[in-house]
Amino acid sequence: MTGNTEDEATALASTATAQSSGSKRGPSIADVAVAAGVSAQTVSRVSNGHTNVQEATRRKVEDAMRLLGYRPNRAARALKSGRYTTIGIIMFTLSSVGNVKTLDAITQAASEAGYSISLIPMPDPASSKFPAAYARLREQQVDGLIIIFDAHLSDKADLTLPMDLPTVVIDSTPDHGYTVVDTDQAGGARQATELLLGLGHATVWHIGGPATSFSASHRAAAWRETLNEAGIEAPPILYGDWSTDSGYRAGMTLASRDDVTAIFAANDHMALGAMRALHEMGRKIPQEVSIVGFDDLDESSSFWPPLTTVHQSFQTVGSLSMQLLLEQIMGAPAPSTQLVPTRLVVRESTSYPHR
Amino acid sequence: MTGNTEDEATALASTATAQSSGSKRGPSIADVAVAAGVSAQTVSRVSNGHTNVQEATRRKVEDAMRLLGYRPNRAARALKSGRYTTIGIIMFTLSSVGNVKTLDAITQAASEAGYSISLIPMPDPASSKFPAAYARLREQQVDGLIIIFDAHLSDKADLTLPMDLPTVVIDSTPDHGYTVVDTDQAGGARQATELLLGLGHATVWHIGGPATSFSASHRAAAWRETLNEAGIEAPPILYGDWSTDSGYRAGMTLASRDDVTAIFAANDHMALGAMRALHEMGRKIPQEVSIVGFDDLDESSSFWPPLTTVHQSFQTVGSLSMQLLLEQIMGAPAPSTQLVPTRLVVRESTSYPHR
DNA sequence: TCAAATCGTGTTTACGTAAACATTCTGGCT
DNA sequence: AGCCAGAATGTTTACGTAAACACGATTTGA
Repeated sequence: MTGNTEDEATALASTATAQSSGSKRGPSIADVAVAAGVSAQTVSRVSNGHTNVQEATRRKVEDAMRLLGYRPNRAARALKSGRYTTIGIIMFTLSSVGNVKTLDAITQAASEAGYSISLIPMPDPASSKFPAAYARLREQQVDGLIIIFDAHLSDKADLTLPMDLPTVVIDSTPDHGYTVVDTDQAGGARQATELLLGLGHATVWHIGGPATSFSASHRAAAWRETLNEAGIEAPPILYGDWSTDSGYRAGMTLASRDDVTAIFAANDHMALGAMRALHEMGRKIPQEVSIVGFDDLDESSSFWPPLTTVHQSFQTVGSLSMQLLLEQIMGAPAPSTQLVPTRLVVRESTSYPHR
Repeated sequence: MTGNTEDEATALASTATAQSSGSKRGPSIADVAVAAGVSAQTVSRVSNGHTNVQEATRRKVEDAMRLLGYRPNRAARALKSGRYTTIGIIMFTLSSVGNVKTLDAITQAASEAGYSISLIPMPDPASSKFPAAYARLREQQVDGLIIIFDAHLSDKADLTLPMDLPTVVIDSTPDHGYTVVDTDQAGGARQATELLLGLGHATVWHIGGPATSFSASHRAAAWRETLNEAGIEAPPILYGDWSTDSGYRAGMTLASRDDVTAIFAANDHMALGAMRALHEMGRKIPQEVSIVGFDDLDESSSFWPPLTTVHQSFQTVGSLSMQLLLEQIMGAPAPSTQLVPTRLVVRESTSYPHR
């Protein structure tokens, strides 16, 4: 019985091979059907894990598939069913470390769910290339979309996506109409500010991100609010653009003032730049000035001194986004904004104010 | 005439819309054909930019396409033609900054060439998940493959890809059989070493990457060779694992030796760790010890002091890889290894030896 | 002037799959 | 025994596109 089946399959496999050698394509569902001695539809049922197939038949088909090295043709499947088992990811640039980690988590999650990832690069919306990129997106065939906005990007308000496609946006912008996933910017800023106040500092200065960034303004607002709740009037914000250089410039300003003993920078890069300025001006960290960042970069623990910072879990943001998107694809209603909590990581750039 | 055409198209467009509203699919080539009053094949020709279509006909078809908002169905196109206009990218993790920049450049280049990117995450080859990931890769339908090996990865020799698919590998591993694109590791290490020797240092110590990394061993070999050519016997290598922590440990060892005045670290992260060690041990940079890194991270210019380093152009590596891959897809023979030159960036962590 | 070549366009077909419908077979019920 | 429900499997069809071939109209060349 077993021997019979094998012989039959082998004989037919060689036929299939001969046929495919011309067209340079792999075996099709029909080849498997012939090899297994069943109809194509039955092979399809086995391939898609339908239950109404007898065990013996299933076995025969699976053997034939293995023998021929059959792989379902995703294009044909997509054409017929209208489902692509692919999700598109729009990114504006991979320059931000956080976005990359998020992307990594999304990719892993998608892979585990059997989806593949189509990466759609999008130039700055202000760019002349934008219409072309947008057109390409429209013909990209995906079941859902995750948009990772770049915190560095300013005028993203221009970008409207009137699509009837399950979509999750990773960003701090409110009122999208889409499901939004974001780090709890406000909570993180509050943790940082409370730490410094708790150490006994009279006030906390803030090096903020650009005014056009929603995440930056969320962090700044929470910092201000925390100070106010402690009965402290917030000092003026020094605005940077997320870069170490801008942090350096802000740091030079702050370093020249004796009354500055505590700084909360809106990201680790600016904190790094500020620390450089403090070093150059001979201000000791943390003895004279304490500083806290935001992000918890891999290298932040090796800054000099190791940086106290707010850890945000890009991993969680990514996997949560995928989960919400898949639920939408399955037909669930789109949930509203979901915040991912932060965690304060205390290192050596902070202490109580010496003298 | 114009009016006539428009009326006709409009009338037919509504028909098409009504039809498509049921199936929830966009307009097809047939809808456009009817709207334009031509055959489907002619629409296909216009859609693919064939030349043998009369200007007036082309115009009519284009108008109809615009009116109906027609987008070609990639799945159908792929099914029919066997070409997917998609290239797969295998990455082992997005943890390395350089790999991410490379990915960004590849994505841009692919987009410009009209290809889309399918990101295929691959767990560590040693992982139990590897066979499943590999199977998924096989049914992933792509025209070509770019494999970005992680320099952090050790036993990648295990990974054999016996595929009859145009492939470019980005890595320092020799003898792949595939086209290889890589930064000129040896040239960069030579530049770094020569800089330090040229400044008058008696010798140069090396903090190397893990012995299992080909790029690390290329850098180390070129460093040793450069010293030898200058008649200097190379001091023992201190091996790290690319991390700042490992750089810190190596730095502690080096900082305790008075005869160490020049260090070449195999990457910027380890250089950063070493600088921290030097700071902690009270060794002044660059007055007592000069240090050079490799990579030129964005933040390296803001280290304290700003780090002299070897810049490698991930951008070039990425776009060159895409270019070579596209040529292969077009039928060109696979070229051999291509090296992308480095550039030395001199900042403030290096000087002549004081005293 | 007429056959041959060329050009623009239409018709037929196949790519691989899965839904819809059709058919056969099994077993349980009256 | 006769009949029907339901399970297993087969047959037909359509998804949207582009290659192959067919055909008529024009141009070319001797």
